[in-house]
Amino acid sequence: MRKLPDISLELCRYSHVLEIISNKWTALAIYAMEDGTIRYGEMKRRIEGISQKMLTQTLKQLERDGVANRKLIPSVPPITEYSLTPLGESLLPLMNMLKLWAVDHYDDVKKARDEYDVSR
Amino acid sequence: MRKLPDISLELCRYSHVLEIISNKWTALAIYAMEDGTIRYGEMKRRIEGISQKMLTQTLKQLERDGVANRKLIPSVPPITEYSLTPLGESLLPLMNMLKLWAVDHYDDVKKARDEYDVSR
DNA sequence: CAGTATCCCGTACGATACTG
DNA sequence: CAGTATCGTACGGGATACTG
Repeated sequence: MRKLPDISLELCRYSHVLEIISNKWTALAIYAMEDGTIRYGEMKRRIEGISQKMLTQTLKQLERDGVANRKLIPSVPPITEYSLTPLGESLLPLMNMLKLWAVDHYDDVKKARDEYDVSR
Repeated sequence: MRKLPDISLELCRYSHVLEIISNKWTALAIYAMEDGTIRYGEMKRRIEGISQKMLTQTLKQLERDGVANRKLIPSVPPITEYSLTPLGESLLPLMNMLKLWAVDHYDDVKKARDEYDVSR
């Protein structure tokens, strides 16, 4: 009897997290909200290299995913404040592990890549 | 004095991990090697929906990053065995946290998305 | 200030065919 | 069995200009 595939994108649920946090700027946006409420403009200033389009797009996705809160204060000029939801805060330990792994092991990755690349 | 950007892709090191594991099939390939050595063909059978091209490409990247070992046994027909390196194994706790978070919170994400989508 | 609206490009991914 | 090689496409992301 033939063995059926037992690893699928659906069942093995890594991708469900990765589709949330693996976009280029998402982790940085979450990081910017870690200490509490922050305005759009201040995020833009704090996140090096991000464009308005990408910041807006990233925040929209986070809002849609229930990770970030958007609070528009109608004034002229307008004020928009972003913060993490409880769901968003539940991501923080995960993000910290990602960072720790990178700090501990990324040099090994770089070394492995260099060795691999010269050997071809 | 103007505050400089204090969050950058370089310094905040999330992306260093994500660039390794955030490809579509990478996590599943790592998962397939979790229990030890596995042949190319068996991985192909176990990972639902993966093509030869994507499996080969994924494994090559993992080998280059120092995450997977490739052992070619020259016979006819050839046998190729893949396994995790120590560096690869150091990723497993991380992957498990990803999975746990997904199991615990992905329903909330789905709900948030549904609500967001109907409200526009 | 906090966004939209366009245009454009590289590349991740997929389908298919071929090979030592 | 374990790969290459080639072609095609969708989409993430960037540059730039405009707006309530």
